[in-house]
Amino acid sequence: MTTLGLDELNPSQRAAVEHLSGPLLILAGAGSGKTRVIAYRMAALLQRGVDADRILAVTFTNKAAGELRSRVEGLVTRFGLLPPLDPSDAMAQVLPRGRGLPQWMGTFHSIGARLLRRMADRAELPSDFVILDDDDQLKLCKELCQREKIDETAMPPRALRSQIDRAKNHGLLPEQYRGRDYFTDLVARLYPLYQAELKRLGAVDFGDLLLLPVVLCDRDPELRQILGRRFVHVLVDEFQDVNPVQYQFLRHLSSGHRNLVVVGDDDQAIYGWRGADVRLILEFEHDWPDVHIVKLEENYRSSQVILDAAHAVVSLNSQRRDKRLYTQRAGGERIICHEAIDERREALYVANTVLLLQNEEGYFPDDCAVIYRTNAQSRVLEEALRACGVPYTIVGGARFYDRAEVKDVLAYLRLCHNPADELALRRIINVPARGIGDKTVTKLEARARLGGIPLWLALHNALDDEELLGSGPRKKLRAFLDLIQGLRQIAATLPVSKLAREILVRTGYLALFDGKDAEDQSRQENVLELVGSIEELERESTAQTAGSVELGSAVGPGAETDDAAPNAAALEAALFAPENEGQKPLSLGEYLTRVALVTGEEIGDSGRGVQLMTAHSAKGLEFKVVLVTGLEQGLFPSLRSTIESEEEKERRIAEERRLCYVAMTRARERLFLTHAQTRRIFGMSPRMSPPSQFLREIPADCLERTLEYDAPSRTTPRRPLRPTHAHDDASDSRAHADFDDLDLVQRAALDGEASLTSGALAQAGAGLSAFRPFRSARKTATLDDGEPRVEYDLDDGAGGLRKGQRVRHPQLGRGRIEGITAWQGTVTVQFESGERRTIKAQFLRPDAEYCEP
DNA sequence: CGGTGGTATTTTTTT
DNA sequence: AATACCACCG
Repeated sequence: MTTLGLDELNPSQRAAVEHLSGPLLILAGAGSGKTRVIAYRMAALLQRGVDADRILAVTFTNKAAGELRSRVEGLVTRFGLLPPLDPSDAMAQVLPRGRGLPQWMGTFHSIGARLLRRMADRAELPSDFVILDDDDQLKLCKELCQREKIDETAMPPRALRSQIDRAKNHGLLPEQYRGRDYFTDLVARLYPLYQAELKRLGAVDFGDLLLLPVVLCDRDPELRQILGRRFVHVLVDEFQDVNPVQYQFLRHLSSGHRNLVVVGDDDQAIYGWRGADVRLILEFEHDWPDVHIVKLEENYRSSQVILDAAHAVVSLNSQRRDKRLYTQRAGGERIICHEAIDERREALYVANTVLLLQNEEGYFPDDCAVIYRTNAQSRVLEEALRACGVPYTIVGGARFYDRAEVKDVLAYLRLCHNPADELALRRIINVPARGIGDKTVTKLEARARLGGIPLWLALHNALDDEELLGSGPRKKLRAFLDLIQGLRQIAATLPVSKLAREILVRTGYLALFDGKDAEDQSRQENVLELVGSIEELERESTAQTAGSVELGSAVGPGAETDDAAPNAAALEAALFAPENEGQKPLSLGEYLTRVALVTGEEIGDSGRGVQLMTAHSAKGLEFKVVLVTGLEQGLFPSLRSTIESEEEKERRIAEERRLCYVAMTRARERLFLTHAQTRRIFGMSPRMSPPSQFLREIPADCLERTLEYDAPSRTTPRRPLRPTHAHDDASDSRAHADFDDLDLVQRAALDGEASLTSGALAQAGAGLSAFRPFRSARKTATLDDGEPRVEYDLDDGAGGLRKGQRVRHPQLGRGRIEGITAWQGTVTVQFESGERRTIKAQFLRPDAEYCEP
C-alpha cells in the first residue's frame, strides 16, 4: 500500500490528515499548508475505502474549490487511489464515479443550489428556478419600495436589500423577522412582500440558496437523515467566514455522524459584513465538546520579516486565539513602505517597482500582485501599468458577467430556457429596440397582474386583443414572440454556444455594436468572449463526462421522481441523481445555473502579468512579490461615517486589521506597502490622506521607509520633502506627526531620472504629467474665484461641516446646512432663496458672517 | 417611440 | 469620474 506521501507532511499536518473520524478543528495560519491538508485528508479517506460520493467538501469561493479539486485529483492520480465498489450500496453502483473524485466539492452556494434544484418541489419552486443576481435583487427592492410608496430616505432600496440579506444570513424567514423600530418595522413589512415576489417569479436570491435547504432540513427530519447518511464526511475550508445559516447547514449534515472537519484561521476572518461570525470558530468547542484540535503554525510561505510585521498588526486584536506563526526561512528583505504624493504617483511607483524588480532582481510581472482595499483603486493602477508597458490582469473587479451586454445575451438564453423568466423577458423585450416601449410593457404588466398570469402569457393573449393594443404594437409583439419561439425551438437541439450565436444574429443584437468607437468595440468583444467561454465550458464538460458515459445514461430511478410519492428513497434518488442525465454535454439549464454562481472569475486569458485585486479576493493566494496600496486612514482601514457604538467601531477595525494581515501574508519574499499623501475620491478635489494606523503598528525595524522626491529634474537638488518641516503646513504635520517619530530611513526608491527616462516610462506621456514638481500648496488651494474653500477632513464624513452651519454658494447664494448625508462630502442646504438642494461640500464656502473663527 | 443631453448619485469588501 | 436616471424633443 502506498504511504500517501505522508512523510511530505509535518507532524501537525499529519495529525490532521490521520484523524479520520469525529469533529476536528484545524487552526491553520496563513501559508501553513491548509489546502494541502484538506486535499491529503480527502485522499486519505478515499484510500481507506470511503466512497468519493460520501464526501462533501465546502469551500468559500469557486477558485478555492477548483484548487482543491485539482489537488485531490493530483493525489488520486499520483497514488493510484481508485474507489472500491461497495456492493451493499445500491446508489453507489449507479453513481458515475468520474475518476473516483468526490463530486460534491464546491462553494456553499453551489452546493445549496444543487440540492435545492433537486428538491425544488419541497421548496415550492419550479425546478428551473432563476437565481437572481445582485442587480436583479436591487431592482426588485426598488420596485417594491415604489409600489409600496416607501419614502426613499426612510428606506433606500439598498438598505432594504442588505437587511433582507442579513436576515437570510441569520436564518430568518420573512414570518420570523421582527421589527424593533421604525426602520426594522418597515423591513418586517417589506421582506414578506419581497419573498412573495420572488416566488411569483419562480426565483431565488443568493441567500435563499442556503436558507431554503436549511429551512427544509429544519422542518423535515427525514431529509436531514438522508443528507447525513449520504455525506459521511464533511470538510469545510475557511471556516472563519461561515455565517449562521451555513453553520446550521453543516450541523444538519453532521450531527449524526459527527465527522465534521473545519479548517480556518480566526485571524483571517474578513467577511463579517456578510454575516460571518468569528465566534463560530472561536467557540467551536462549545458545540463540539469532543473536538480534536490541531494547530498548524509553521508557515511555508513568507519570510520571517513579513510574518513579524503581519503578526504585529493582527495581534493588536483582542478577540483572537493566541498563536504565532514561525518559519524556518529566517530574516528576509525588509518591507518597503513608500509614501507617494498622490494616487497617480503611487500607481507609477508601483509600475516602476515592478519594472525595477524585473530588471534588477529577476522577478517577473507574473510573480507580483498589487492589492488594494476597494475596486475603485484599480483604475489608476491600470493606467500606470499600461503606460509603463507592464502586463497585468485584474482579478475580480468589474465583473465580466455584470456587464450590460453580457447580461442581455444571458437574458435571451434564460428566456429560451424558461419563457416564464419575467426578469429576463423585461430586460430584452426591447433590446435591441423593436418598438415595444414602456407603454406597451406597462399595459402587459397590468394585464398579467390583473389576471394573475405570467407576463409572457399576457403577451401571448395581447396578440389578439384589439382593445388593449393598437395594430402596430401588436404586430411588433407578434414578431418578437415569433423570434423567441424560433429560438426556443432550436434551443432544444443546439449546443448552448450555437444557440448563443443564433441569438446574436437573429435578434440583431450583435449589429447593435457595429460602430467604430471603443465602446462598441469592447461590447462586441465581450459578447463574443461570452460565446467563447461557453464553447470552452462545452469542451470541458464533454471531456469530463467521457469517462462515465455508460454509467450516467444507465440511470433509471433518479431521473423522474417529480410525481412519485415523496418517500425517502425517491427523495434520496432525486437528490443524488448523477449530474449528466442525457447525452447532451452541457444543457442550457446547467449552464445558466453555473453562470449565476460563477461570479467574478475572469474568463479568457487570465493570470498573465501583474495581478491586481482587492484584499478580499487575494485571500488564499500567494505571490513572491506583493504591493499593498492605499494604506491610508479611512481607506485601509476603511472608516465610515455612520454613527456607531465604540464596540461596533472596534469590531470593524479588528476586521480591517485582519484584512491587512491577509494582504500582507500573501507575500513570499518581498512586500511593499504604499500610501499617498493626498487622494482623489470620485473625482472630487484631492483630500489629505493620513497614513494608515497599520503602518504605525508594524515594528519600525521591519520597515524601510521611502519618500517620493520633490522634483524629478536633475537640476533640482534632491531633497526629501519631509521630515524637514520646511513648510510648516499645519495639516501636513498633524497628519504625519505620529509617523515622523519613527526612526525613518530616508531613501529614494524612485530614483528620479533613471526610472523616469527608462524606456517604458518614456512612452508614458500623459502619465508623466503626474510628475510635476510638488507644491506644498494643498492647504492654500482655492476655488477659481480665489476664495478659500471649505476644508474637509478625512476623519469625519461630513468634512468638518456641521448641521446649521451657514454657507455660501457662488450661484445659489446664502444658505444653511440642513442635513449631512451619510455619503461623504454631500450636504443638504436650505438656501435663503427658498431653494433646497443637495450639493457637494466643495462648492460651498463658509459664510463669513456666521463662520466660526 | 427612441435617442439625446442634462442631472443626480455614488454607502468598501463578494457568493 | 463614471454611471444611472430622467425629461424633452424629433
